[in-house]
Formats: sequence, structure tokens, C-alpha cells
Amino acid sequence: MFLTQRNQYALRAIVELARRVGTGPVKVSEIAKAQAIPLRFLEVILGQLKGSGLVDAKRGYYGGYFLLRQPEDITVGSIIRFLQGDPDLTECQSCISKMQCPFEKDCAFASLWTRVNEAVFTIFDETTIKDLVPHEPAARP
Amino acid sequence: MFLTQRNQYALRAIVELARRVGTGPVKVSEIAKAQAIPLRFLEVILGQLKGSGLVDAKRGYYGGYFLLRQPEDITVGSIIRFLQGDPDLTECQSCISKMQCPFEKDCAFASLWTRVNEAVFTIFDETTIKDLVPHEPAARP
DNA sequence: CACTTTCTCGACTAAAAGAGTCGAGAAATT
DNA sequence: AATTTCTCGACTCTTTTAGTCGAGAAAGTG
Repeated sequence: MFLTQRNQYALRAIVELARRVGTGPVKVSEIAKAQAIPLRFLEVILGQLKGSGLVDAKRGYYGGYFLLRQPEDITVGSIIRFLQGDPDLTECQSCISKMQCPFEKDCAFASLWTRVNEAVFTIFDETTIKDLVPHEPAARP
Repeated sequence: MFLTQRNQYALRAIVELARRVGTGPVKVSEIAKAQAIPLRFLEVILGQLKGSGLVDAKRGYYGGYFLLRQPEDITVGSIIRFLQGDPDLTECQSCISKMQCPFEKDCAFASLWTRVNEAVFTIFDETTIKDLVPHEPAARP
């Protein structure tokens, strides 16, 4: 509905890293398995995510990916904003329309799209990765 | 960001019809011109919209499209819901993921997507077509 | 009636976005 | 030296979206 499959994978990968904070670098293959993401595709996605400054990686035998911040300090909003890249300023931001909007300032929809966008990002910005990490049911004794 | 070009065209077409309520059927070509929408594409879109029960058309010399309800009785939400069609129940509704979600009930994202969706449709359902019709600046005497 | 206008219907093409794959190379570790 | 695992760019396949087109059917005109 709102995010591409790819961006959902990115989010899930970060959640998986959050689940394993404290256990050292996590291999791409482990994340892929845990989150049911195609391995080679996930490599690409994690490579991109390094550019966000939220995660980093180490190579070699004990290599893998890890978070650079605490899960509670990473908001969903910041991730999505990074993944979506800078908005292209040559196109109308309130419409989705590429090309110059034929209505400029008088576009009746501008306020609507703006409000929707704000509503969505309010939620995204309030939600941290920690909120998305499943609470393990404490193992029975 | 949220709607395809096509669905924005649909919305704009309906707004255009609302602007002209009371002046009889409006030709596709007029709508296309007023809203800068490719004519043949708009024909397709309006044809689809007839299925919603919100608009109808009449052929021939004085033909054209017209609204079946008052602009204030048509919400943006109802239009978008119609345009998006019935959700495919074979795929996970809270994720966007096609195919069955590998996490079923325990999907940490379900609540997030649901809340975002509700936030968006709350706005869409509160907004009527009347709200989107530009207020003409009263012509100077 | 013939003629014009305008919607109607389905098929069709083209372009863009999205999803996913692959091979070869470079750092860590043993 | 051998193995492991990330890294990088290019590449393919599929799906979605955008937009076009021709022929036909209803409605009005004269």
C-alpha cells in the first residue's frame, strides 16, 4: 500500500539487526533467512542502507552487519526518508505529477496531499525500530 | 506519493464536474482541456468511473458526463476505494507483500501499516469533492 | 432520413518502475 | 594460502502504469 517490497525488506532487515544487538555482526545470510528475503537482493539493499549511517558492515569470517545506533534511537521515518531519497524538485510535490503542475499555486489538492503526508510521517516518526522488535515470549523453564 | 497519475486524473475529473454542476452534461473534451488530461486516456478513466455510481454520461450532441450526487456528498475516500478495487484477500493486507506473509499474526509491522492506513483514510473520508472545488474569486463589477 | 456529435468498448503499445540475479573483486580471519 | 563474507556494478525479467486507437452505438439536428 505505501512501501515497496524492497523498502519493507530494508525495514525488516534493520529490525532483525535490532533483535540481535549485542551479539556482534550479523551475516547477510542470517538476516535473509530469518526474514525470508532473497539473499542477493538483500545484499543490494543492505549496501544501500550503509549510506544512511544507520548501519555498517565488517567483512571476513566474523563479518556481518550491525547497527550504529540504539534501536530506540532509529525512527521508521528517518529510514523511509533515506530510502526514498531527496524529492525531485522539478516536479510538483503536492501532486504526484511529474512535470510542472498545470495548476501551480491554485491546486486544490495541494493541501490534501500535504495533510496526508504529514499524517503518515507523524506516525512513522513516532515509531522506532525498538517498537517493531517482537517481544520474545519468555522461554518456559 | 500516494496515488497514481491515473487516479489523480480521476479525482480531478470529478472536481471539474463539480465545478460545473447545474450547467448540464460536460463533454470529455472540455474536462480534458480544463484539467490538462490526455483526452483518450480520460475517456478510459471516466468509463471506469461510471461503474462507481458517482457519475453517469449521456451521448450525442448535448451529451457529456455529470455527477449523480452533490459534491458535498462525495468523499475522496469513497472514490479512492472504488478506484483501488477490492483488496485481494490472498495477500497480506497489513504488509504490502504479495504472497502469504511469512510472519502471519506475529508480523510486527501489521499494527503500523494499519494505523497509517487509517490515518490516511480518515483524511480522505473527511474530505469531500466540494472541499476541492476552487472558490472562484468573485468577478469584479 | 442522412449527418454530426459524443460517449463506449476492447484491444493494443510503449515506457517506467520494481524485483531479483550474477560474477568478480576486496577485506578479515584462520 | 585458503576461506569467509561483504562490495560493486551491471544486467535481466516481470509487472504496473500511461497512453493510444479504431470502430461502433446512442442522441440530437435539420
